[in-house]
Amino acid sequence: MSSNWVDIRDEIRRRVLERELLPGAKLPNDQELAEEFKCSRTTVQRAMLDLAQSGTVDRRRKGGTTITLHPITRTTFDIPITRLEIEAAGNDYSYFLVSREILVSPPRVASSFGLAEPTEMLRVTALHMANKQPYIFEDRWIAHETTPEILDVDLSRESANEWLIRNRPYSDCEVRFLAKRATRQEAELLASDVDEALFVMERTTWINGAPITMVRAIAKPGYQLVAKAN
Amino acid sequence: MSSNWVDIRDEIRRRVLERELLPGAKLPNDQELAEEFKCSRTTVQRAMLDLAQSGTVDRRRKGGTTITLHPITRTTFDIPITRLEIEAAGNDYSYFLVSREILVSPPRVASSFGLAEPTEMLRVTALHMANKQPYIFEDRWIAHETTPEILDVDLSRESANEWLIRNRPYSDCEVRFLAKRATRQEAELLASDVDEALFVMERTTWINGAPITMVRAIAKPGYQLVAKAN
DNA sequence: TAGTGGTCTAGACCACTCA
DNA sequence: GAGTGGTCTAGACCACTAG
Repeated sequence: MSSNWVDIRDEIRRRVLERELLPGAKLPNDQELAEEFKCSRTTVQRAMLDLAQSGTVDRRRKGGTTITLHPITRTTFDIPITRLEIEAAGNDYSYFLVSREILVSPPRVASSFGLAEPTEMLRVTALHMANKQPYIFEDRWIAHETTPEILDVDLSRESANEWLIRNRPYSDCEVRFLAKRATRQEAELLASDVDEALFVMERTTWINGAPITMVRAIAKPGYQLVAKAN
Repeated sequence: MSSNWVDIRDEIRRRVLERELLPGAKLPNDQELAEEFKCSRTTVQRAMLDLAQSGTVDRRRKGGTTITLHPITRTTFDIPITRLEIEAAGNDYSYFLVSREILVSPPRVASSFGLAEPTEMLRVTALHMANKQPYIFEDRWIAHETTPEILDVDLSRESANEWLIRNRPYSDCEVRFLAKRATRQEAELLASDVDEALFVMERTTWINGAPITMVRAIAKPGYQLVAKAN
């Protein structure tokens, strides 16, 4: 007779779907819902936490709980380590280093870190392959002032990404998705036409405000990132 | 002296960051953590729920709680209604319908819905503009068998997206991000070069298994989707 | 089958914010 | 100032699963 929190969540979702609750509609308060569903307020709270996290309802102290006025599509993507993504698909992973040099970072890199001045950084480019076919081209800038040990790592054997994950945790991360035209180098490495449209995942990470790395993962033509939403 | 759940979460995060806890490390069980943090097990549970949802730890009954073995970047994107996105940036929104016709859906559309057979659908294309500049070109297929009322809507006045959101809730949604080269039509409408790389957000929605709509939101050149992760 | 996390209860106090 | 959601407690039982 009494409900668990999943039942309550699903019932509220059903009411939204059946248009018994329209965007902006106010729900009864937690105490009243607890009586309706014959459960404790804690259980209602648990259901509402889930609905709020998925963007279905807005909750405000004193203001109460309302159905989200402007529905959005909330999507969660897990961006895995490239090697694991390839291996999870049952393919053979290989990797090779394309270049490694110390350069002054161009403005787009410095500004992505929030740095006013261009800084010397370690720039590494590498190719990740699935079954010997190009999969992702990685264009990475590493703030070796923050992580000097990276200068001693043999990046032809291990990808900078995996070394950093094991040795240099981050506190903040920003992700950007975008499209870019293949340069001649990218086209050659990814076996695509010049001017092909390529999907790019860009990540910048910091540790307590200090820049760690900024990486562009440039995917082979046709790559898609897929997720279920809501 | 006793901790709240945010303190506990942050302390576990700190231990991961400081490498006191390495990937794969096993945490004490909830009861022991409750004693360590001088709080009830419920409070530990709340902290662990958050850490598990963010992908920091894995929790399994009997298996206990471990630091995630292979760190991933988990990112949440909110895809808003285009009009609201433009208005939120302080820009003037305008919209116009480019085409509206009933067509048999091509295979890529039918298969995106999981339909074996190509089906007649309403196909609508439209342009969303910010300050009179092209912003997003929308290429949409609507299963009018599921939502026949859409045939009577004046789509030159209101975008199909906003009408659908108000009148046709969905139960399932799949999102795909990809890059594509601009066709001549897209280049003209978005004021870009032919062959420019464009960022595409594709969404397919269903209501209890029945297809509703599949939309490609093709963004103007230079568009980026940005999010904070973890 | 025993250990661990997941959930529920009933009650309390707190923190925010709307009117 | 008062109403509402957020959190905490102490204890109980349940559900899953590793060994």
